[in-house]
Amino acid sequence: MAMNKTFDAGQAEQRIYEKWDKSGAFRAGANARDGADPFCIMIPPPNVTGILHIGHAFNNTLQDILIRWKRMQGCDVLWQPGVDHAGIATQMVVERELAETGQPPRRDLGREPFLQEVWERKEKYGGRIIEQLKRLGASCDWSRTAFTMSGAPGAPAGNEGNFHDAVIRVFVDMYDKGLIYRGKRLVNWDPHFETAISDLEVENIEVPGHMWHFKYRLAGGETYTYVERDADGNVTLEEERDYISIATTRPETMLGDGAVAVHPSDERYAPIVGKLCEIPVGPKEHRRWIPIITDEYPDPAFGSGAVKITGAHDFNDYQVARRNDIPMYRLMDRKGRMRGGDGDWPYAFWAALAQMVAGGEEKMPDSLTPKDRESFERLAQRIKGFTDEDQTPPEDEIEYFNLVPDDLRGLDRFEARDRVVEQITAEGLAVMTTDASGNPVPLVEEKPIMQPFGDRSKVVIEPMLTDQWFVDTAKIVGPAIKAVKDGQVNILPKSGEKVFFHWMENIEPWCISRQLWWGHRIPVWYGPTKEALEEWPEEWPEREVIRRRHRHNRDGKQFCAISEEEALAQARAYYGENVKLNPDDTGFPAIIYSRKRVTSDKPFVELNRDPDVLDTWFSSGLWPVGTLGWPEKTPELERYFPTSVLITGQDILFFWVARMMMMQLEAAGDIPFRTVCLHGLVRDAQGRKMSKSTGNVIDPLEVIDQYGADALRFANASMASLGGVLRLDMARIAGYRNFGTKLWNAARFAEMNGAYDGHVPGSEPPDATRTPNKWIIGEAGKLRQEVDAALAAFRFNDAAGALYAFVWGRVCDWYVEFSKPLLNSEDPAVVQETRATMAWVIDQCLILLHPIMPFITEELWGALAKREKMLIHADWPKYGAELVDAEADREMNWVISLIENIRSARAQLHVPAGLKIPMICQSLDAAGQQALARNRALIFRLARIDSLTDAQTLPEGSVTIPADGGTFALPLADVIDIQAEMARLEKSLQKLDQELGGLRGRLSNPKFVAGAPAEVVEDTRTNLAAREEEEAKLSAALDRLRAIA
RNA sequence: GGGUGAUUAGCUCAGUGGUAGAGCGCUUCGUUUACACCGAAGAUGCCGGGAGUUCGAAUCUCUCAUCACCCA
Repeated sequence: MAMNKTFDAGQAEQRIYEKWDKSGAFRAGANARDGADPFCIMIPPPNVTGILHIGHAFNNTLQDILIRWKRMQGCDVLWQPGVDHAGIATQMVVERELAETGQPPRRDLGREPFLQEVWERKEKYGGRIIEQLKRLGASCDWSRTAFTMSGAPGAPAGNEGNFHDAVIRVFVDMYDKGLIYRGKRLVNWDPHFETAISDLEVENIEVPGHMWHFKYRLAGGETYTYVERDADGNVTLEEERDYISIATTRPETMLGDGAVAVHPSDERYAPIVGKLCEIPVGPKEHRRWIPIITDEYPDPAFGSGAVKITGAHDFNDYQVARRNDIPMYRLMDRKGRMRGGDGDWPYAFWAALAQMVAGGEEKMPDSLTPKDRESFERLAQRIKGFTDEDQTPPEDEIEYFNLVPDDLRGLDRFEARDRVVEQITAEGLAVMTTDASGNPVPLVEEKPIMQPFGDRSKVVIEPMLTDQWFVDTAKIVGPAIKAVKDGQVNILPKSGEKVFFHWMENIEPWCISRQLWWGHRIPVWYGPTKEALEEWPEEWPEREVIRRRHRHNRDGKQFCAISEEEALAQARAYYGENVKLNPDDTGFPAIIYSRKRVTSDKPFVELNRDPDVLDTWFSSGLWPVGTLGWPEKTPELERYFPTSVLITGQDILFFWVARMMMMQLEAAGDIPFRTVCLHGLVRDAQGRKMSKSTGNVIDPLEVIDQYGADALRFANASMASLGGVLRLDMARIAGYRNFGTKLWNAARFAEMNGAYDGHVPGSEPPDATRTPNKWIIGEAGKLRQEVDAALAAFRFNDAAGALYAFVWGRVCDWYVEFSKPLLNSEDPAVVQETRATMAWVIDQCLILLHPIMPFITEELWGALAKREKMLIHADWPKYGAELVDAEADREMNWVISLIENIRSARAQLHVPAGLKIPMICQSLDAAGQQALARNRALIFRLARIDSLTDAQTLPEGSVTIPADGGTFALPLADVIDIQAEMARLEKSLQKLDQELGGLRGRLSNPKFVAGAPAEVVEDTRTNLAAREEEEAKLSAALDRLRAIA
């Protein structure tokens, strides 16, 4: 058989992959030995709408390496593939497609039909990323491909799995245990998609911004002496002020300020702490006053040192507001516009009530209509109920305060910002400075600010106080922390544990609701409480309905159940028989309030299901257990859970890994996996994040087209040292493609030399008598140990490194060369032995390399010999150091070093590379004699020597070649420049001198001899002796040359 | 502001206390019956700065600097 000079990856990969797949090689348990241990990896599910990017390629390469390795070892292997439903991303894609194809938008289409569209798209394109993983060579059990939305209502045929059951069941279970609740907290709000999103979906980007400085005047025209001092306490500024200066990057949020905070140690403001100041925006007659408080949060050195506190629109302020019981006023609507005026009371109405909350007197605005005055009285009574007790009214009470001035209502938040700045400046309440020509201008600093952007929507994320569902994570972190502390779950690299603990111990409630349609709909139905039902009149003014809507959390009754029937049953138990589901339950608008309806016969209560869906991460949190069929007790669950290893990016340690641990321990009562292997983000060669806008995205499929999947995989393995940033360089990938070719050609050489004629594949190495054969067999023994040790420790780079060094550095560079004279031997036994060894060694290369480079190795495996099994199921060897023949090892190293010394001398002295030269042996010990005799042919060949004679005295101008146990010389006086040889020797001696200095220095230090381990001292002595011997030889040689020069 | 990590050859990175390595790149030479996606030889390092522990530090400790990421 004639082999090509290179492996044609493009031609072979698909063919080989199909052969594996069709033969069932990837199936769970394929190639498992009797009584084998299970080994299971759950794929970190990629986004169903996604395409393969370089990070997936990296992550899945590592998984596939482990899986193939374990499968060859005969373990009962399951690599469970699947995708997640990616709520926001998928919904976005489908909405965009609706728009592009001229169909009605989502809300016009309606929930059910829209979801049908999503499912259709999933059926059409959802398999794309799976197909791409196949190009990489991923050996998942595709027959088990899972989906986080399988089994959901409306799922088409082929999506019957029960993942949906698992998700809903866990929700209900956790709800019943009080671990899930509905509440009002600050969340990341995406005004484009009109939903809460997770921190992971927020990108903080530094953008040019402005810092405005405004004057908040003290109430009642009070003044104080403002004093600034330098570091030594000298007064640098002293003036009488009637205001406190506040810096802000978001002036539009001033309308929702609840307080001004200063640091308790800040003496500048000490005189005014506890006093009230005025928010400098809004109609003059209805300006609000807010208190000046102290808190640790403000940084006295930053800006003016005073911070406005807008609890409903800033995460820091939220914490301050909660600590200090400061009211939080939401200013915006779902679209990020200033709250509108649709039927709402005017600003004056709310401002007066807010003033009461802040501790002011009740003061009804004159402008109110008689009907509004009535409402005002009623609300004022409620507020007074709290303020009389010195309390801030609860969030539910003030949620509906609309503190947006009438002229700003409905404006986009950025437009509102401009107007607010204009209005304040016009009123002279901006802090002023002077421009270049000395004219007074408002102080506006231009500075970069970190701004949160939605990673999909690209709009500025608004922190917003909204009603959402939360997991009370603090209550379920315990077992997860314990599992890691006890070593039940091992996180690699170790530094990941620190991060894990830090996060788990400071965990915040997890917002799990999303205002989307695509996802697991929250299994909660609402009705009014019985008390609210009694209060609920048949006719309410629309404004009151709006207001009551916001009291939903207090006045609503929740029925959480795994099905509608269950929910109805619960509701009937609560209300009596007259309960129905609302037939027009479209889930829009988001907050619903169930109403008692009066019909001609009898009244009944209608239940509305919560329109929101669960965060995709909530379902992903159940991935390992859910994909194995839980909550049913399936055989797979029995066999493979807890799973063995999770390989994933360190960036989702919190979002996914920690949550899987919490949720699985909570729901299934066990850890989801035993080892977590975290890796860094893949960057480009310069270390930049890959992004479309930078244009530095490396498409793994293009890489595969260009260099083959094996090269990409080997590059991935080589980069995979634990921790750190991963920079992917195309030059490196090309290098590993070359490595594959190198292997290919070594195999080709073996084949051409008949190594595989009549080859009987087997794991036992042939009985070898020739030193090079013995030596390479021993080297293979060491390699197998190194590779196994590296993979067992998840040190993929070490495994790749060891394989590279062996295949290229040992087999190709030396063994193939050593074998040439043996293969040409006149002794048929030598030829036979060498062929067998060669075939065995190449086979070992293929086997040990297969997990990293599956395609080229499988191709060679099949091409070289007839085998019982494909390489993917070949037996992983168990041999090790027992294959090493110490004598052969020593001898070959002597030979290699002699050849290298001769080559080096030749090259430095510019002896023509093709010229064959004679060599003289001046002295040589017995071991050397033996080594020389046995390897004479290959030394001659590789060092280009044509004769060897013994001689005590050397011809003038000979080149000295020191060797262990002897000295050789090359009589090259005619060929070389004596001066050049002297220079070479001097250089070598200089290097030696440095080494000798170090060695002697250490040995002459009595503390070293006394303190260092005996072994180290002994090694140092041996080394010194060898170096000294070499030095003597070189010096003698140099002396001889000096004599004739 | 808090946390974590990094800083080693021109580049990308290994290196868990014994005197520093790989790949790529670079220079010179070379078609010797596997391979030019090759071979041979070679150059290149105060292991970020400073201090300490130790017989001995790239490695452990402290400190400073710079960078990156996460959290706020």
